[in-house]
Amino acid sequence: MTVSKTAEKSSEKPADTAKGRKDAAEGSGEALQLGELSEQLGYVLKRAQLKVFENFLRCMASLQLTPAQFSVLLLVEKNPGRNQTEIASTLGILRPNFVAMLDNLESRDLCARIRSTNDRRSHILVLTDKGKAVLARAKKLVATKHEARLNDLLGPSNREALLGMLSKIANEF
Amino acid sequence: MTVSKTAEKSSEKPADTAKGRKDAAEGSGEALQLGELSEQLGYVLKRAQLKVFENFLRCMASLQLTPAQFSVLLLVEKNPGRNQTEIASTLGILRPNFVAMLDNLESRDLCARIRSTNDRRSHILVLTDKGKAVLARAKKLVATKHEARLNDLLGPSNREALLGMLSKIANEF
DNA sequence: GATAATTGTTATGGACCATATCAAATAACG
DNA sequence: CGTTATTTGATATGGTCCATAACAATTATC
Repeated sequence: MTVSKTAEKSSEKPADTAKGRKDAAEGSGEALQLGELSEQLGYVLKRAQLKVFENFLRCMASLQLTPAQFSVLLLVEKNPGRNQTEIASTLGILRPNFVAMLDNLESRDLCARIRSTNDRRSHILVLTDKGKAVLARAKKLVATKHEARLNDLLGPSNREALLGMLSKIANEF
Repeated sequence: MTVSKTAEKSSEKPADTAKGRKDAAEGSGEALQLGELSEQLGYVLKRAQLKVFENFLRCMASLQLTPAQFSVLLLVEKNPGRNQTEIASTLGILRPNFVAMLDNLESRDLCARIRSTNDRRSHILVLTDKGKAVLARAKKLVATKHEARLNDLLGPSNREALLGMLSKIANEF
């Protein structure tokens, strides 16, 4: 919880004048004690998630894809011919919020809305050729620069275990 | 990525008329294929984090504490006599955004700002008696209703492994 | 003692999330 | 058939969180 993304300047703190120290620390230059915080699931989960997203964005800087946009492209590629409601809801995106997101992807010619002939209310979603190409490049970047980092950090078997536990939490918590 | 928190109605979908099936699926009632998405670290991390926060809020409903507020109280208790900048920055909260947060906690008499005599610019943060009492109750709720759920789900050793890997990601990714 | 840096604060804008509402199209049903 | 209810994409809007600029008061630096 409560973790932002700004880089800290971390200039040298002034030395402690050691005047009226009352209980624990007033103006001590020492680092704060995290205490039980570092054992809180939510806290460490959130910090990890922010770091991972941050890294994802760096890896995708050349393609200008956010995690959310990448997940949409992946899902549309795997499920062509579905409409907005279906794609949005399986990603947990509310239909109203999905509109602007698709406007963006469509304006960049990455995907297209096609009026369905079966049900003229709905828009069928498809990747454009450019969208397929961009997604292919994105996958490579993610695999080599992003997910690979997990292997370097945890090792393959731990990586698998982590993903499994996170999925279990996401589905059964 | 891209996971909201709304409950889905999930009323029965109408049966497939099976008309002009072109490539994969137009209007099929089947569930969508997540595909590579379920192997994406960021995706599963985000989903897990949302579920955990959601559960946290339910457990703390009686105390009306968000994860962020809980983390502030924990940190102030562990580090009494620190000022706003120090508490905020170690939590990754930007100073401007920390003001309203403290206004809230202070208005509920959970913590107090005290003008430092050493440096009359800074506000020393302390928990009030009520703040200490509420935090104690919060800790119990979190331990028995929230963190205990992880043990039930993963087992103690897996829980420890998960926390360790997440911390590693948060610190070294 | 003049200048720079720090602290808490306000104002503000952006990104994301959630709800209500609408028109067009379709489904349900008498 | 025709009336009503439901669904789909869309708009408007508000809330929350995150980030930056700027300011007054205070302190540090030189």
